[in-house]
Amino acid sequence: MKKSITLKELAKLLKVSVSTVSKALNDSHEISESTKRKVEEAAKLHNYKPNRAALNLKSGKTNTIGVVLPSIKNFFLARALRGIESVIANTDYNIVISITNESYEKEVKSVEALTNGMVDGLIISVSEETQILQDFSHLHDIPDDIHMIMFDRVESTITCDKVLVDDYDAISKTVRDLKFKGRNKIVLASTISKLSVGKQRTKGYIDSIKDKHAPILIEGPEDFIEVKLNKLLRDEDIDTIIALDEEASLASFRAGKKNNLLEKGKLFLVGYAGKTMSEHLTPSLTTIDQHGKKVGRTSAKLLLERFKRPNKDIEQVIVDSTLRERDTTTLKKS
Amino acid sequence: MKKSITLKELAKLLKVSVSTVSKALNDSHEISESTKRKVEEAAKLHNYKPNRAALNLKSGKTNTIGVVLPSIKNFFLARALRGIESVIANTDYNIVISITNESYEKEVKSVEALTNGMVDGLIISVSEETQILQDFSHLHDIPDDIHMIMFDRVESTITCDKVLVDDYDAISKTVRDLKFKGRNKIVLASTISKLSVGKQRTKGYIDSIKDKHAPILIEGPEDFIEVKLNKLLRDEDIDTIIALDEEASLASFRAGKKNNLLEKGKLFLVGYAGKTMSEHLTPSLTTIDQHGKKVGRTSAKLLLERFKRPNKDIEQVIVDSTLRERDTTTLKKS
DNA sequence: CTGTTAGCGCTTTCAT
DNA sequence: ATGAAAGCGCTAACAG
Repeated sequence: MKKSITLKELAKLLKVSVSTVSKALNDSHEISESTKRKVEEAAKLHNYKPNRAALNLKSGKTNTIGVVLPSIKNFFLARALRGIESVIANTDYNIVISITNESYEKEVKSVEALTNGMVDGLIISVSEETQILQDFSHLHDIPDDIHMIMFDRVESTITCDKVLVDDYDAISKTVRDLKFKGRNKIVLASTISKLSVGKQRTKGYIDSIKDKHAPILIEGPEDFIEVKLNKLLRDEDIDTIIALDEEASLASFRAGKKNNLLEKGKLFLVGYAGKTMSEHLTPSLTTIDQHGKKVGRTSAKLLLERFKRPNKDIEQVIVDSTLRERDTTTLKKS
Repeated sequence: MKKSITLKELAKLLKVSVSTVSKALNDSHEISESTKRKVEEAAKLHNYKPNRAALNLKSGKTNTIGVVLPSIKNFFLARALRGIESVIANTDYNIVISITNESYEKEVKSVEALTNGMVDGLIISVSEETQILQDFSHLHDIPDDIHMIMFDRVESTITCDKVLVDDYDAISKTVRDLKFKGRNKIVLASTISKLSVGKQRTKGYIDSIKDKHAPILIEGPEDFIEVKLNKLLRDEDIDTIIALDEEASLASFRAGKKNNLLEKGKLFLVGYAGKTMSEHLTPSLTTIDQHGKKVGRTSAKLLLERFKRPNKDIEQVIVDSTLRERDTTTLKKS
């Protein structure tokens, strides 16, 4: 940990003016090669680092992009983050991340901290609490020279570029597929019924199941789902569960296992869950892959384009999901 | 997205001086209640937000803490992050996170971006590549008014507060315990042999196994471990695997399952892995819990203390691990 | 109680 | 080729 030095101090040491030093370090053509070298040497020697705050103040830019995520445990959001990073890495922007842990208050704090001059742009997926409270004033208040991209959990009253997942379609398609495979009684399990995405998925289920039987919704926290499902699997002839998030998927999985239904292929289970987890369950879990990385990449690209053309038309991109068939939707051969 | 306004503009609107506005907004005693109200109203109305860059430049502080993590997938690091957040949440500091994805280059970039006036302090766990290259100059170059805490993957040549996990002891204890349980041939699997923590754990294994048999080390990427282990389990009478990280744990798990050794309790497996994953494997995985959250909390506390007393003695805290016994170290009853 | 002014560290005209 | 000076937005002496 060396001592830092300012441009001014450097100038004094070299007995030249600050402007000379500044220009030399910025490789200006109006500085002689010899002084340039001298300045650069001294800068390195004294560990000169330009002061960010001064730079930002002067330029009105920060070259930093803020990413606000509700959670880090969430495999989809983690993938999306990777996607964002992968495209920003090729630019000279830096990324700072802020995790809200699904809290409205933390989200407000994060957004304010970031948008008060820490970042030039924001990529955000809002917290669960924010979607429940339906209070988006902190997002409306963002200075309009800070560009914002919303992804996955978006809000229609906010005008900005958005990246969505085909939640409604993914589930409708899944239900249709399951019906085609002869599944007769399909229940839905969800811990995210308060989220926009959860609602869309549930709607997809309801709309496409209703010609077969009345929708059976199990919504609540992970433990509740497990208990409820345990009972339901014992008492009724459920043959399929669709789980809308990882917690619901695991709760469903445990319930299915406990009742010895999954191994035999008597019970089908389609869930949302990370790849590693899905593949290591026994039997392995069939999932709906939301292509988190692509969602992240798309979001980052939209932001970069917006930087270049601040007045271009607002865009809304939808990324399709893919069904990954594994053992929980496979009939036992033996 | 409203238009932002500066203090100066606000002053002009209200026909008062900038200092009056500034003082009013900072609730100075030398401003009358009436003007205070007027100013606050106007500020709210015009969506005034103080410019962070100006504030930082003026005060020389940022009220922001940077957290640099090598990975976000890593359950231990994710827990540590939660720990950090939980203590910082009660302060008026903000957190910005930067993920290096185990890359030296990204780490250098992140550290520079953060320490050039974006943060007042840094909590860092270095990347794998950095530990391989053994190049820590970017950390030595940090201005000495920015305090740094290293955790888990630390570097001895850097003088700063550190939080470590009892890697050596945790494994020695585990080996001793396994020997006591009558385990005769214990192999070690690791994808992190390049990391300081991996080396410590391996050392713990070697030192405590050598009176029983020659150490058997399987080190390399996840796939390599799986292949190697598959062969080893077939050809030799291995009865126990200790896996030093989640990838090695899962590779070991797959190999054990493939050879039908885990269910019968013929093969014991102790690994490092997240709780959710461990509990959902069949059989469930016995793990060494590093108390990531506590590590994070401790790191954050050390940093806050260091802010208060910049010259206090350097501290090094070690957080003990705990063995979580599950089914992969349980003999089959039936 | 309110206003004037200097200055945080840097870049950038505009002189010289 | 180099330097002087203004100014980014804000705070805090210091004056009035």
